[in-house]
This record gives sequence, C-alpha cells and structure tokens, in this order.
Amino acid sequence: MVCAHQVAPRLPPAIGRTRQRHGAALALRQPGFLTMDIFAALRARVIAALAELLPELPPEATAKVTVEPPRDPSHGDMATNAAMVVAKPAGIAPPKLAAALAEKLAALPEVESATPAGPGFLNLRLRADYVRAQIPEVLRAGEAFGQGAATGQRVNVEYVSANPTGPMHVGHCRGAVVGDALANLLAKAGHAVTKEYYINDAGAQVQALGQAALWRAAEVLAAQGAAGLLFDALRAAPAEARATIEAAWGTTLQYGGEYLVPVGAALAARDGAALFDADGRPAPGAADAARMLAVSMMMTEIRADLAALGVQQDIFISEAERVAAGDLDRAEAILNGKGLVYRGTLEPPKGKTPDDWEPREQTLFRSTQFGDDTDRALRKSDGSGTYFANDLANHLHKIDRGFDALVHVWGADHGGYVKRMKAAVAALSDSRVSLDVVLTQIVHVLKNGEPVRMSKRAGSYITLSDLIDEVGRDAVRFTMLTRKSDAQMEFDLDRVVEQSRDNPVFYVQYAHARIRSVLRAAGDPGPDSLAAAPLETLSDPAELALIRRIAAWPRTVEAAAAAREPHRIAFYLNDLAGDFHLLWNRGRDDATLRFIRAEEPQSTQARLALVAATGVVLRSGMAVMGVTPVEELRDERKGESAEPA
RNA sequence: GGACCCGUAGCUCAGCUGGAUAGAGCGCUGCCCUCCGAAGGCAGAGGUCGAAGGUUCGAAUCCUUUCGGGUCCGCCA
Repeated sequence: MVCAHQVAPRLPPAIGRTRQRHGAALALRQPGFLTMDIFAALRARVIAALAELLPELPPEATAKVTVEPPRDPSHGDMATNAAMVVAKPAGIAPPKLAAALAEKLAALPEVESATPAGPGFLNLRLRADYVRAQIPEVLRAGEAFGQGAATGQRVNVEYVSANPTGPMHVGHCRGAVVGDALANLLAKAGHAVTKEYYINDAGAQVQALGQAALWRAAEVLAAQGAAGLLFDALRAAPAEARATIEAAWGTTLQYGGEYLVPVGAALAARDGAALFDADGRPAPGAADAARMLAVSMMMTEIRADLAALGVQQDIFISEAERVAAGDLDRAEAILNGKGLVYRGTLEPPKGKTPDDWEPREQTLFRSTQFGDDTDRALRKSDGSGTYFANDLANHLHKIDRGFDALVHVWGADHGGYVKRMKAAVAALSDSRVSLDVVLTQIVHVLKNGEPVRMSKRAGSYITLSDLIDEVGRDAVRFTMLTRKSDAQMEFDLDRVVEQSRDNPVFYVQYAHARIRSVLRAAGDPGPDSLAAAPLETLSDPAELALIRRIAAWPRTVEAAAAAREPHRIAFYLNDLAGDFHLLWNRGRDDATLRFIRAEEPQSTQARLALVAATGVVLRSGMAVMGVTPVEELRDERKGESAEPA
C-alpha cells in the first residue's frame, strides 16, 4: 500500500504551490497523523504524472483536475478528467494525452489498470489490496478518521442568536442544529472554530420585554394586596389587567405569553412596590431593572433549551455591552475614514411604499460600493444607532479578535440582510475577512399529517423543549439535517420515531446497533488486533463497495465543510448505513456471507475489521451531527432488543 | 417594482461546485420470506432535470430571459 504521506516527497514543488491546501496537508502528513484520503493521494499521483509528461505545463493548468468515483461503477473505481482539462494548455488532443497518462498511471503501485474512455476520461481500477489497506488506517485512527490537517484558519460560527424575549421554538431549532453541526464540521475539516451566540439585548424589543415583566410584577403585587390606585384597579378587574395597565402607562404592551409571569414574580419578590411610583407608573430605573432581569431569565431558559439539544456554545456576546464598549462609534469612524459614510436620504422601496413614508435625512453607509442594492442607514433620524449599526459593532469586534472567516446561520427572513452585512465586513476588514451566511428555511411541523401551528399568539405554540420531549434529541438533530438548509422542510413528528427504512434516523442508528451487536458477539476485539487481520478474503463487490464508501469519508468532510453544507453528512451516513445493511441482509440468505463464521477464523477477522471500521466512521459522522450512537435499539412494540439473538 | 431561496420519477428529496447512460427512499408491479440474522429481501417499470435561448469538448449544475412557489424590502430587531 501507499499512503498519502509517502507520496508527498516525490511531488514537484510547483504542485504544492498550485494546490496549497492539498500540498500543505500532504507535506504535514506523518505516520500516526491520520488524515489519509485516497482521493487526494491519487490526485497528487495524477498531477505528478502530468508534470513528468509535460514539464513545460504551467502548474495552474492542473487546478481543475479531479479524481472521483465514476457514476457508473463498471467504468472503474476512479476516473480523472486530467487529459481533458490539460489538453488545451498543453496543446495535445485529449485522447492522445489520456493514452500517455494511462501508461504512466498503470505503473503505479495503487493502480490495477488505467484505460482511456469517452472524450478523454481516464478510468482507473484500483488494486484490491490498496482499497483494503484503508481498513487498518481507519481502525488505527479511530473516530479521528476524516479529521483534516490543521488549516490555520480561525473561523467564527454564530448561530441561534434568538432574541432573549421568549423560549426557543422550532424555527430557532433548525438554526441551532445546522449551526452546531456546521461548526463541528468545520472543526473536523481542520479549522479552529469558535461557536458564538449574539444576544440582542439592546433596542426596542427588549425594552418592550422589560415593560411586560413590569406588567406581570404589577399583577403579582396587586394579588399580594399592595396599596395604590393601580393595584386597586387590577384587583377590581383581574381579567382586564392588560388594558388597565396600558391605559395607566399610556403604552401598548407586548409579549403577553404566560412565560413572563415567573419573571414578574421574581421582579416583584426582589424589588417589591418600589418598582412603581404613587401613580402606579414604573419608577425611575425600574424599566432598566426589569429589562435586565427579564433578559437574564430568558437567557437562562434559552441556555437550558440549548443544553437539552446538546448545543454548547463557546461564547455569548452581548449587543448592549459591545455598544457600551464604543465599538459602534469606532466602526463608524473606520468607515468614515474610508469615505463610506455620508448624510443623505433614501428612496422609498418601490411597489411597497409605507403609508407614513416621508423622506428623512440620515447617516448612511455606502454599501452599494460592495454590491448591495441600496445604501443603508447607520443612524436613525434622531441620531441613535440602527440595528445594522450595532451589528457593525459586533462584526468589528469579531474582526478585532482575529478571525479569518465569519459564518452566520440565519433564518430565511433575514435574507434581505445578507448583502449589507457582507458589504460591512468587507469594508471594515479591507476584504481580509470573509463572511458566509447560511440561511435556513422554514420548518413546518406535522402531526398526524396535519400542520401544527407555531404562532406565538396561538395556544398550540410549539417550543423546542416540547419537540425534544416528543421525539428525543437525536431524532431532532438528525432530522433537521436531512434537508439542504435553503430548502423548506416538513418535520413529521410521527415519521421521525418510526422504525423503518424511510426514517434515516432509525436506519443509521440501526446500522450502528447491528455493528455493535456483531462485535459484542465476537468478544469485542480491539482495534489493534483487528488492524492486524489479513484482509485478502475481502473480495466481494459489496464488501469492496463498503470500503470505498468508508474511504470517501475524509473527502466528504472536506467538500461539505467547503460548501458549508452539513446536511451532506446525514446523506453520507445514510448511504454508508445502506451499504452495511446490504451486507448484513445477504448474510441472511447465504450463511457463508455472515460476519462471524466459526469454521473460517481468518475471513471472520477480516469481516470484523470491516464492520468495526464501518462503526468508526458512523460514530465519526454522528459526532459531527451531534447525534449519540446507540449500542442497541429497542422495539417498543415487542419490548425486546433489536439485536439478533 | 426590487433582492434572496426553491422548482429533478406519482410523492418526499439527493446529485460530490461543469463530466460519461441523472440517483435514493416511499408508493406501484412481480418474485422470495413454514426452519436460517425478515421492525424484511431481490428485481422491474417510472424523467424532454419548470420553459426558452446562450457559454464549451461536455450543462440538472454557469449566464440571460421567462413561468410557478416561498421568504423579505425606509429609522423594527
């Protein structure tokens, strides 16, 4: 066998320059530093062969060379487009180049045969022992298999960031799961990742929240017999409390949910009647006190929800603190210094002019210079900062902390906000720092085939903890990753707990449970003993297909991370589980294909090694998704273990 | 009026950043399953990738136009 780290020293230096990521990764690889990836290894081989054939070829000409498994397995194990991609710059017809390349590649120790095909493809059939040699690599690496070499990139992933004005609901849940899995994925791909939560604790909404907490506190004090006209009125007509208070305070109350009653009670218990003046209006400072307590209690609840979901973020950033620290003013000064800030008046949005539209002069940011559709307001007409301006402060803070790449997971309703934020990050960092925004589309929850309403006003409001109670944390996390995040999704409460082929949560867990069952039956051999097993008996096409799937794991991680698409991990695991179940099922029809056969100790060891390696990759993938692998499944209908007896 | 997302088999969805004859599950059809590892298994049918142009060796994928669905759209957050 030939490992990637053995290939690297033979590469011409030019290759390392053209593909820095691969070049660097290969150069760093050592025995024991297991980031083996047969696709990257073979690609390096192909490029090295090209360099020998065409010494004059500019290195960048090979940038688009790929080595991938062909769709049709009858074409071989791998196919490369090298001849077609390089033909033009090299000035050689693709078939001719392919033939020459085939001769070179056929001589490699990994390659059984290389045959040109079609318009210039080169199909490679790999030696079975090279394919099999992936198994001990996987077993020795354990769940670190697929871990990318350190990229040196510092990535900040901000997700959830639900306003601290109430419990989390299923919409937040999708963002939380996608963000957490994406952060895990980026870490798996070799980036240094920080998981961040941005608390929107400044602005009108949290002020309204504080006011609602005061309302609830007033109700509690009234019930406790506090003296005063307002409390008398509340006692006289408890059902009219909201209207009574709105009239007394001259405001419109928001956040009527019951979840603020405990906040009001805590507030009343702590500050008592001092919260209100003689007229029953909030005393000076009471609004701030109520707001801070309410935010704090809501954040406690949100953190508990996140913990129940298995999400643990590294850092929580307070919007109010950042503004107080002067980041907003500093951000504005930076933009101003670049001539990107001016006084002006925005056009009304076409086709949807608000009734009360009137032109107003404000402080604006020239986001159009960075691809936005219109310039954006930094300050309201009264001079105070907009939400966007506060977000500038937030992003400046991230840039200051030295991140190379920023990633946000937002709900689709923030789609219109992406361009201006990218513009802002580009302007603040002189385009050194990138910003990627992953938008998650709406989740429709179904129960008994009927949509479940999620309105905050409706009584049937589904919170995150309701959802976790109903189907379990792992089912929630896995299911939320079974769709591309920019596609809408139906979350069928009945489907996700169903034990059948069309429930991927079950299907993947079941594969792992079966693997554990086999290994237990074999006395749980350790990875070292399995890694030493001779593997020549693994020659069945289905076995080799499973090995190739396993070998594709590092590449899957790298591609999914680059695309910021954690759902690919769920699909990969579903495919991997399918390959494994296929083998298992065949053992049912043909006893000679069973994993454990007492009369054939050698082939048993080889198959156990394959089974164990499959389990390693399943666990590695589930770790990225934040799903717990199970030792066994239980059938509630039978009350028995799902293990084969 | 504008921005962003989606449109792929009867249904729900993948499609590895441009590759060869477009895949999976469900559903459907047929066969297998009295004993063996069946909360099943095997096989088959099913597609002008919403439409029309363009880019090139090559397009579901990139560009333009267009149709349908969804999210949004001055100082809210």
